[in-house]
Amino acid sequence: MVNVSTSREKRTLNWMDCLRSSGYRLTEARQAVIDVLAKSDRALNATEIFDFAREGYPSLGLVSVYRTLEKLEELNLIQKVHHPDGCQSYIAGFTGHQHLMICRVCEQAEFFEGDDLTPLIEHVSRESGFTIQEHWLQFFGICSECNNSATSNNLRKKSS
Amino acid sequence: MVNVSTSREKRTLNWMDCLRSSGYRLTEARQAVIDVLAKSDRALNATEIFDFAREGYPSLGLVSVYRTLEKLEELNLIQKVHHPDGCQSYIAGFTGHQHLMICRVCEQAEFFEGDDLTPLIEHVSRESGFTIQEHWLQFFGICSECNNSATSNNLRKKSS
DNA sequence: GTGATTGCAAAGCGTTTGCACCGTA
DNA sequence: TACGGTGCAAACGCTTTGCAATCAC
Repeated sequence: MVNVSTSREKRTLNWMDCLRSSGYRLTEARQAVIDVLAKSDRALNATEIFDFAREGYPSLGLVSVYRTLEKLEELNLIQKVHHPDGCQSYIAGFTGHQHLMICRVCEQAEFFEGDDLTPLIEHVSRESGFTIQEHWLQFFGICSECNNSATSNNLRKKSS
Repeated sequence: MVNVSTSREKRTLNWMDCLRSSGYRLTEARQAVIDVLAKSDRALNATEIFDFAREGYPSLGLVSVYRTLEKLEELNLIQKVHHPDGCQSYIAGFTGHQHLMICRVCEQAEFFEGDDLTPLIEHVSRESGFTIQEHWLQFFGICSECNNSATSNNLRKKSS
């Protein structure tokens, strides 16, 4: 089990390095976006990132958020999160193949290893003749913190 | 392994009954949409359904497609399919919890049972303290037909 | 200096809503 | 006949594109 908070502090700098070494320039707009995403343990959508980032860099444009997200995703630094209602958000990602578990109360996300999926994939592949190239697995539920909060009568449900 | 082509012929009539018994009226617009979806073994998006359905019922409006989809989904007759690029489509669904396997060449979809997922869910749940309420699993790959076509030099790749 | 990057405005796309008319029950 | 359903047009939200100004290198 890997928690997204791991080395969150260094992430901002790592991402900057990664952008620079890929030939991209380090601008204030990009820094503002990176700051927000690198520090969040929730998946955020473009507008949320825009709003948070503007607090520190008010002249930021929404377009720059989208363009920065594009590059971060291309460099595999962030990962798209799909929600059942279709809207998309973004979260800091790790290397390798990871699956997401999303809390419906606080929207915090945790990664988990899904290696146990291999037998299922092999089984299904053999039975169907399908060549399975990629899989997509997400869990939705309530994280331990929100479970505790609920039982200790201290609901933190977001009003979104 | 359950193939979507199973009893596809009867499906149109079943869906009509289901709509009627739920208090909805049977209109030409709804029939046109249902005909298309019930006969397709691909997941179709709203525009595709609109285009196909208009062939048989030219006065159909796109809005009616959306409104019919809403009702069919509410009655669990169809199921939303999420694509990696974020766009949504719809496919005839079965009762119970089923997972999708989508061919990237012909876009045909097959359902598979994902019961083997339970141990993984329990394992992850125990380790993380997460209460997992719902999961979402989709496979992407190449179906047996398209595999064969490719090897027999008879590619049927769609030009979408 | 120069070319990548920016923010604005506007266009684009898929979806939803308001509304008067229509057709099913 | 009544009211659920329709299609049109327009609004909507999110995302992308065109463009001149700007800024990192």
